[in-house]
Amino acid sequence: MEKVRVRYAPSPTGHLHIGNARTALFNYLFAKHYHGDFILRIEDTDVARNVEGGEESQLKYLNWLGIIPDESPQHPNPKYAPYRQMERLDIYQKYTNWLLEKGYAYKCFCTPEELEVEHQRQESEGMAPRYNRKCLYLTPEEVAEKEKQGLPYTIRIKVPDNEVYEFDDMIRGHVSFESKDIGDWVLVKANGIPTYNYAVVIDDHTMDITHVFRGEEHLSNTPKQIMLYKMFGWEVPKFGHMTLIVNENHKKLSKRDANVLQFMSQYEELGYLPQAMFNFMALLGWSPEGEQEIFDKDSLIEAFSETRLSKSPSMFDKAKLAWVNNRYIKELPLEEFVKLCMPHLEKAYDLSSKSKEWIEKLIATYQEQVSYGAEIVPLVELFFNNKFEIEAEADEFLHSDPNIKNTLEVFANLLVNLDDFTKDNIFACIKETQKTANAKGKMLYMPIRIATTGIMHGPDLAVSLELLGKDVVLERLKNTINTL
RNA sequence: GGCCUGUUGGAGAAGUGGCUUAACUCACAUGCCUUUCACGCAUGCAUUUUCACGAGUUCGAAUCUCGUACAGGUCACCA
Repeated sequence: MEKVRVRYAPSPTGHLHIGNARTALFNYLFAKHYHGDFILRIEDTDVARNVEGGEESQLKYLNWLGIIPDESPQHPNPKYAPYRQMERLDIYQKYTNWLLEKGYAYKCFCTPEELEVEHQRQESEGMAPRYNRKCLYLTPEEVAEKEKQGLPYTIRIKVPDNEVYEFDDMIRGHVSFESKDIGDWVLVKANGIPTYNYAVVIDDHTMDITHVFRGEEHLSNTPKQIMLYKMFGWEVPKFGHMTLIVNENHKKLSKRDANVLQFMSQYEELGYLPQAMFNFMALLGWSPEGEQEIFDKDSLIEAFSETRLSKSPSMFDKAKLAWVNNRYIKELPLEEFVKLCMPHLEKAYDLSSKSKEWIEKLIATYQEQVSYGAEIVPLVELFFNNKFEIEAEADEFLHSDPNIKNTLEVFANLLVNLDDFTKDNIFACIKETQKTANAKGKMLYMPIRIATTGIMHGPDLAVSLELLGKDVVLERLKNTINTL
């Protein structure tokens, strides 16, 4: 097999979107599985929608995910450069001239307004909206005259009659379209810039792209592209159209959908791990052969097979993502986990009086249960909340047994004399209280927890008290005892 | 409306004619563990052969064929 070359070709219109990221991911996995190259090309032909920094952002988050292009605008292979379509305009021009000369394409002087009227008319008559070929029948003299007047024009392809475009999709199998269902579409816009469907063919061919994995929404673009390959006499790459990612309502994930976070940047900000995102996205529309679901990048590359790509849409399941991310978080060295959480804690609380050790102990307490970095913030609230309040149900519990007051007094007295306020020593005091006050189990732990934290459930008691600190613990104990 | 595609549980899915009594995972429920919470572990989870529905092919179908329904995609001087 010739060397596999695939590409991910985003338009620099914003941050890396989850759908695009997944497209990039599968192209990457495919390339690496077959020891091929993964190319990043920038499709910036929609000048109006390009945003400043869009390309950098795409690159940044691709990099974050660990999807590193072998070739890109930043790392060009001279044989194929440049990698931005707006820098390839002269290349397209050459082919456009050829198409025009051969009569495969023609100039169209219809204005957008005229087109719109025609479109409406066809639609109201129940016809498929399609260019009416008005300008195809212009005489060379008429064309020359209009050009002399400086009228703007687009260049349209003359779609062949009675052709059938068929291909074997790597995912969907045999697919075919008839040329009669396709209108003469625009190759070059009035501003002289090629359309996506045109530029992509020239680029994929001149860059020796062998395989194209893209979203299902491109399925109906494929015959348009194939007709161009045929006109030029070029070999058609292999196509694979992947399922859409849909939301809970089974609708294509739209960038405006507020229910699902759409961009890699948002996941990074919330403290999701790139390895987990990589793993999770690989499971969206693809399934491994065995029963394993947690894969690092290398084993995913190893396990990947395009034959196991699914045909039916996959739903973006936030709960599963959370689970996958939690799996990775648990494996993290504490140091890394601290790094993940710190920005969120710093933003939410005043950490200036806390030592590094204290913060690390605090964070370590929650590593098992947190599913993404920012989630730690509400969990640790009780260690930052200076207002101490006992919730109603807890207060009720405190008054449920006369021995509770005694238990708390015993415990408080033991703590007063405790110099080294660490969890082990605190635990020893709890044990001592158990004997002295004759309280055990729930009747021992629960009163202490409530009296010191105000709540009935929380992490390990000794650890909680250590984190709270001796002064706070004693003060709260005293105050609570006084209410009993 | 035309064209294209899909349809296995709440979700992702495995399964492509008999070894599947429809794997596995998430979610959910219950139990165990734990002072509690969380973690972990265990069990249950497509109720009337069941794989959208109907018909057909076959000794035999979730798996093949046709039709119906539903869902989605696409028909731009966006990509």
